[in-house]
Amino acid sequence: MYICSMYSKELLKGTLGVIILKLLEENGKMYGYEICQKVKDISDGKILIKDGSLYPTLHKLLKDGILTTEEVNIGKRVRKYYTLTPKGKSEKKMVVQELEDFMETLNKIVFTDNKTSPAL
Amino acid sequence: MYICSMYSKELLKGTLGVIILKLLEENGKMYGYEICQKVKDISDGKILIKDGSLYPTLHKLLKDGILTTEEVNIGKRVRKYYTLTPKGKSEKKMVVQELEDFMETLNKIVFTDNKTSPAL
DNA sequence: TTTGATACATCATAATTCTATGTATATTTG
DNA sequence: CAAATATACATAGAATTATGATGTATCAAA
Repeated sequence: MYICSMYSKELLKGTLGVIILKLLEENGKMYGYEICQKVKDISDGKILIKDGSLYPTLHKLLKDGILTTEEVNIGKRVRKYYTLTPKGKSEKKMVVQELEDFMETLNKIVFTDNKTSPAL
Repeated sequence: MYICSMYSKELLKGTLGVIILKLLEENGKMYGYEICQKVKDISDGKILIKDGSLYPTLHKLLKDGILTTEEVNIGKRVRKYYTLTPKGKSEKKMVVQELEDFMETLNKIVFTDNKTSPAL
């Protein structure tokens, strides 16, 4: 897992957690590697979450009571499935709403002509 | 200049530079304080750039040859106007395009139901 | 005259992601 | 069968970037 995201890594900041929560709510339970692949698929390879970013984030969400884990043995390997806790579900709603608001505002600033409008 | 942005500060990461470049291209020249006020106005007070964030960013863009300055005396005060260099203009196009792409992708991931689509 | 707005600056801190590195199993391909 | 690639997790240190705190100074209004 060594390839680089197409986007400046800084743009992803603050959105990684939202992405994880959204996918987990949608799919019920997922394991780390699966999340990376899913994001890669949906984004057509444009967003590539590094494992060095993903696992620390998952551990933090776990510590904060947003997620729970369940270990499943696959052959000799242990696979860790993550699920949203009830707290995680409301947290998901919050951060998705926040992101939506923010993107709307950003749209107004960056993708709109603000020169002509005399404000009000 | 002490109030806090409505949004998690992490969401702003990577976008502050884009915002500055967009506003400067649109308005020709602006000074720091003016940029803060403009962003506040356009965003209805939702994005409040702190001076501790703005000035270091402006200095960095200056150092990188993205901006030039022009000092104007207003009474006894010196006001620093910033303008895009030619390099800055192409940089602006690049980062705005990058942000647009990223937001489109993020939309696909976070605001779309990805459960049903069997992904071709 | 004193409060708040205007206007700039910088340092230390916090937050977050990335790079690099490590371990180990499973599968595919030459 | 051997080697390469994919699967799957983990963590420490580095880099980036916005913020908080602090400082200086002018100007207008109450």
